[in-house]
Amino acid sequence: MTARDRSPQPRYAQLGDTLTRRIADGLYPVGTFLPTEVALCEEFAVSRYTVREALRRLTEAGLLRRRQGSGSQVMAMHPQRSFVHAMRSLDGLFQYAVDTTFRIDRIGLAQPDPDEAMHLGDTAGAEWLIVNGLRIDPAEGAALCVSTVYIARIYAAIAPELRSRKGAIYPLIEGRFGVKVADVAQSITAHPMPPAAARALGLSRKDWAVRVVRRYRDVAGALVLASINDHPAERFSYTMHLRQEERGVGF
Amino acid sequence: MTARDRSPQPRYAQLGDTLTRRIADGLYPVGTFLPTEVALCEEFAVSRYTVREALRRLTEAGLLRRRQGSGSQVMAMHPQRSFVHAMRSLDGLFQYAVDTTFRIDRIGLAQPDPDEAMHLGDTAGAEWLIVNGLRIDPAEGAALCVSTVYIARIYAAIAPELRSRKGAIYPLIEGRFGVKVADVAQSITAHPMPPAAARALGLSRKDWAVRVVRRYRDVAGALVLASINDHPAERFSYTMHLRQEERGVGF
DNA sequence: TTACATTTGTTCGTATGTATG
DNA sequence: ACATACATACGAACAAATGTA
Repeated sequence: MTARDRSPQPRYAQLGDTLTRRIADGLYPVGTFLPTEVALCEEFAVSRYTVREALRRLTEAGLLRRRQGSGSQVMAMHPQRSFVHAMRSLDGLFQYAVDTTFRIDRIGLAQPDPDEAMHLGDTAGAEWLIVNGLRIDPAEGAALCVSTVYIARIYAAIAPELRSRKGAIYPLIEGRFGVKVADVAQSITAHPMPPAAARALGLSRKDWAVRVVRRYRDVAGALVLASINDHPAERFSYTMHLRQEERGVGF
Repeated sequence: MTARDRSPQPRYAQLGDTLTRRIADGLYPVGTFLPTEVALCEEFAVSRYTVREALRRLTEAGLLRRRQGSGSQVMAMHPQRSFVHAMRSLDGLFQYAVDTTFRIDRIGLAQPDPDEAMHLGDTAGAEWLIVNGLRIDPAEGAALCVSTVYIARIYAAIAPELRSRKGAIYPLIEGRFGVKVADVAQSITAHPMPPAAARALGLSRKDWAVRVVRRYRDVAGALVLASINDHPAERFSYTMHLRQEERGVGF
């Protein structure tokens, strides 16, 4: 742009707007290919740099998939608004774990019973390092929840390091074995407090529990660790924050 | 790149690697500024295009903040691992809302009582459009939860469109008034089922409720809508999926 | 306040590499 | 093998924001 126009927007932004509108208007339907870079250069009388910068925006917005030798394929009519629950680390998941300790009651290799096995997925027949205990708030000395953790057999050597471990368990495994947790599924349900948990927490059997189950998987999708946590319902609170991703064709 | 080198990596990727390593090694500490683009061009004997492409990667990885006229400031030593709970839209939040309808029992402008006002934050003294009703699964005809929705006064004109509205309410407001929800906070707690809710859901007062409170804010941070949803505990289930963001300096 | 040097942002032109069909 | 289309890379110039004299 040689300063000939007084528009506040860069040319690639204007061009990006135009192409976004065309896609939204159905001029370039989903699945079809945009004109080639050179063709767009000619149509809009801009350089290839400008065209590429515009197309880059659309690509980042998820509207296009560009492949060398093939072309720019339209993937969506509108930049899908995507809300994300961002956390600096997984510590945000357990909003308690950072400052709490895990007091182990039972630990050992075992096969989970069928009821628990449900949570562990396909490899359920195998043995797991099963750790049972209480998550404690060291400041108050109060028990926060009853936890059962299932650690995949290959990481069972981590057992000695778990005693009175502060914070979450998965970073320990990551550090020791070099795996990376790439994916976590968390589900929250509510149940009457199981008798054993009620005893451990000093509650009556009439109380309810909020159960949080988490499954940690590595890049390959293998289950590294799973945990079942029963919280006294009256003390349970889980807050999450979602903000709209600053993507979109934000010209 | 004039095909002189047989390396599989583009030059900007190699340069990006180098700079990333330097930042990680503390050569460019957090808060300081990287050498200027021209300086990097000279040091690495590459064009400004290559330097800018490399710096773009680092910027996207969150390592740099670049400002015109100022420079490239180091923001972090490492591309922070960031787990995100991604959802194509906010529909993922209420995992039910898409196919359910909202049956309104009471609707009208009012001041929330102090107990409710707590959820609405600073502007609590004002009047809100308060909508009370049941979220219904049309397939089964069953009531899923008791909902109270607080809509900011300026959007109260939306009231007539809410009757037997299918799906979530916030898109309606967005479409009608042109606001965009940019931020949602959700909190999950558990309580004994409030008597009114128990009646509406046909449950006994001994049952528990899982309460989901959501606050929707626009870009300016103003509260657009808040909702309090009481679910029968035994039917409540909330699953979320977090995957590690595929950012980082992914060369 | 103005003026100015610095630094990143935008844009062009050109050439060659490389994956696709 | 070959044309096509995107990817990488260089050089040059001016615009616009920033910080400072």
